[in-house]
Amino acid sequence: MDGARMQEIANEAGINKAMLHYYYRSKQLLFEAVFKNAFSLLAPQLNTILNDDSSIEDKVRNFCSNYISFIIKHPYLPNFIIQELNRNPDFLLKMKNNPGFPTTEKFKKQVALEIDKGIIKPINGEQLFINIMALNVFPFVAKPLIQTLIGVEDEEFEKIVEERKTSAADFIINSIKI
Amino acid sequence: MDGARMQEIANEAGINKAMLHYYYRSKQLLFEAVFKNAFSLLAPQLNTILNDDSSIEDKVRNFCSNYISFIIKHPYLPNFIIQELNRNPDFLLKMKNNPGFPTTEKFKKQVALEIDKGIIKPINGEQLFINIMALNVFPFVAKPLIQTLIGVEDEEFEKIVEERKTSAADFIINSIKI
DNA sequence: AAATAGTTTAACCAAGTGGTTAACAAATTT
DNA sequence: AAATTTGTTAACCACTTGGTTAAACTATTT
Repeated sequence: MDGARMQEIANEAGINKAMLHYYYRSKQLLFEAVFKNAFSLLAPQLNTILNDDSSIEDKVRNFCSNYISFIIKHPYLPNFIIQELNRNPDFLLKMKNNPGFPTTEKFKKQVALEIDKGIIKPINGEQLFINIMALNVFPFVAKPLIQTLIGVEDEEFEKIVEERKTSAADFIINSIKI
Repeated sequence: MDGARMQEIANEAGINKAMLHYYYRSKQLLFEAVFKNAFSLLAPQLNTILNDDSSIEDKVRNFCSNYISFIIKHPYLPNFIIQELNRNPDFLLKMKNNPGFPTTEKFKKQVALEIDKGIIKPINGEQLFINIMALNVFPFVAKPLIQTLIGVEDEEFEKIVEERKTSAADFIINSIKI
């Protein structure tokens, strides 16, 4: 939002700047349309780990693989959402009531149940969810930092990220599986 | 950089806007001073996990505890660095030659050594480093997203983050300890 | 085909933007 | 104490910003 210029957006879209205002009225409304669109792509991904019916282990393995594939296709997405939410933390509240908005209730119950059954080790469901998100999202959000610290160019970084489809899943399962 | 206004910065600092330019010449140079200052706070933290002499397990436990304390004291820091590095990924390259700039060489060797000795399970050192960073940094970077998804206000979120000083460490150690 | 509604554009505008200047005030050096 | 450097400010400037307007053009309805 802050760095974007209406003129640049119009140029990129191959239209006149006035057209942007004709269809979206203001930069704020255009931004909200873009944000909602971006989040509507992300939400189903989160729901696969939160509201799917398979076991925690299966969900973790699936999510790590699918989510990383998903972000490779939309590399701008996590940064955009995280950056704009930090600029305006209340923005998501408006969307919280929409159907399909991800919640952690079911996931937390499932974690408690699998702990009870002795399938996984005791762990707080919220903490586990944060861990899963962190391990999958962070590499993309912090790409420039990580690349500089471990000293790899784009090609090598892509290999590392690709490897995480299984390595991040293994890391999580290793930690919680009995 | 994009959202900041020289006038606002001057107001916040209680000085005239012209003073900012007198001391820093341009917004770009002011920004670079701020960024370097921010990174100079972060670098020593990273070096505790990368270049300390204790065992991996001790380093992980120490880092999770210390780093989270550190970020609680500087909550703006991870977002600022990550956001600005995404805006200009090459910015860190200028600082890479500075003494004390964190590198992963020693850490990777240590991981290989402890695997050899049978202290920890086989894992790629780079992946482990990314995991450690992710589990510690991500909750702060994605705070508004996480808070909305798990539905907690600031106070409860602080508790969860505080709990991560040990829970994130346990999660990592559980995964790699033999 | 006339009228109406929707689309597209160049030109324009007021409000900010980073940055400069010239004058003045306070330290510091000589 | 005179001179010089350093610190400080209000006023100013060129340029960019999001946004508007009025006119032209195109498609649809009547």
